[in-house]
Amino acid sequence: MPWEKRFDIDQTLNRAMEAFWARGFEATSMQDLVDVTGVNRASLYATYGDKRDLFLAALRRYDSEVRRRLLDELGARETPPRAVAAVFDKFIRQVTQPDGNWGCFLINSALELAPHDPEIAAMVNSAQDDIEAFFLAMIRKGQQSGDFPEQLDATYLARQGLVTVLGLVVMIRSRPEEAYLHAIRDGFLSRLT
Amino acid sequence: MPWEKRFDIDQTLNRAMEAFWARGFEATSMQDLVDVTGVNRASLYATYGDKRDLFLAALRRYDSEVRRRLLDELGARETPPRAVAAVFDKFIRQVTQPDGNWGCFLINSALELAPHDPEIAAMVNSAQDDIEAFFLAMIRKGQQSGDFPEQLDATYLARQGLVTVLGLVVMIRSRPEEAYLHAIRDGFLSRLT
DNA sequence: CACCATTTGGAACGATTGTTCCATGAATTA
DNA sequence: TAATTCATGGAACAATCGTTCCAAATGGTG
Repeated sequence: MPWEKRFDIDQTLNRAMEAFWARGFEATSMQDLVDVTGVNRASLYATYGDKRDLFLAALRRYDSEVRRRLLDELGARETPPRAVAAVFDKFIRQVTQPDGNWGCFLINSALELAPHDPEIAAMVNSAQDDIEAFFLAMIRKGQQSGDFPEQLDATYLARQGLVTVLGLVVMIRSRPEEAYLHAIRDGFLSRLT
Repeated sequence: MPWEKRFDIDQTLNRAMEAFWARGFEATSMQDLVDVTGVNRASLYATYGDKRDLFLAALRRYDSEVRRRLLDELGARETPPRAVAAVFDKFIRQVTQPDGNWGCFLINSALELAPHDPEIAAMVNSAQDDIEAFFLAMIRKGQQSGDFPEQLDATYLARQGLVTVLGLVVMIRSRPEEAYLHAIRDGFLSRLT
C-alpha cells in the first residue's frame, strides 16, 4: 500500500450526505459535491463510484448513522412516552434552524426517487418498517411499565405513529409554525393515554 | 389580431402538468416538455414564460382542476363518510396503475421546492389548509346528518385527517401494497365512528 | 536511491441544460 | 392584393451536466 488518501473518507461522505439531504439528488451537482467536500472530482469517483453510487452511500449513512442511531438512543435512554415524543420533536426542532430545515433525507428520497428506483424504494420501505417497529416496541414497553393503558391496540397505534410522523415531516417543508406542529405531535400522544 | 396559436393552450398545460407531476421540476427538462406537448420551444416560452413560470402555472392548474375539483365533487355528491373515504381511495387507486403512480403534485413540490421557494410554499400551505377545511366541513356535516357522533372533536380530527393523507401519500411513492394502504384509511375512518 | 502503486489536480470530453434569436409561414387588415 | 402582425420551426447560444483521462505529486517498498 503505497500511501493513504489525503482526505477523511467518512467526513467527506457526511458532507455529501448533507448536500443531498438539503437539496435532493437532481438539484445537487457533482460540482456542488466537489465544493462542499473540498475533495477533487477524480478522488470522489475513485472512492465512491458515480453520482448515484455516492447518493446511495449517503442515504445508507443517513439510515444507519442518523435515523437508526436516533431511535437506538431514544429507546435506550428515554421512557416510552418521552421516546415517542422525542421522535416528533427531533423534526420540529429543525424548523427553527434557518438553513437546517431539510426534513428527513429518506422521505425526501422517497418522493423524488423511490418510484423510479427500486433500490431506493427498498431502503425507504425497510426504514419505514423499522420506525413502525420502534413505535410498536415503545408502546408495548410502555404498557408493561404502566405508562400506557393495557387495552391500547399497539399494532394499530404503531402504524398510526408512522403515518403521523410522515405527515408531519411533509408539513415541515413548507410550514414553520411550531405551534401547529406541536399540535400534531400532541394529537398523537393523546391517543396513548 | 393577426391569427391564433396553432396549439391548444389548455391541453398543452395539462401535458406539462403531467410531466412535472410525474418526475418533478429538476428532472423534467424543457426538451421533455417540448416532446410531451408537441409544441415548439419558442412557443412555450412566448406563451408561458420560462421553466419556473410554466411549472407554477402547471401547479396552479393541478391545485384548481385536480385537487379542488375533486374535493368539490366529493363534497357535493357523496355522503360525508363516503367523501372522506374517497379522498384516501383516490390516492390508493393510483398504485395499481403502473405508470400513473405520481402521488400528489402539491406534496411532491412541497418536498422538492417549498423550502427554497416561498411562492411554492405559500401554494402548498393554502392547499393543505383547504384540505383540512374540507375534512372539517365533512365531519361537521356528518355530525348534523347523524353519520358521525356529536361528541367528536371535529377540529382535531380534521387536522388528523390532513396529516393522515399526507403520510399516506408519502407511503404510496414506495409501497404498492394496497392492503397496507387500506389499513391506513380504515384506521382514520374508524375514529369517526 | 530507484521503483512502484495510487491519489491528486485540473483540463477536457461530449451531452444536455435553459434560453434566445431569426428567417419563414400564415392569417387578418387595409 | 399588399401590408401587417405574430406564431412557428429550428438553429444556435453560453453554461453546466456527469464523467473520463492524464500528467504530476506522493510516500511506502526493495
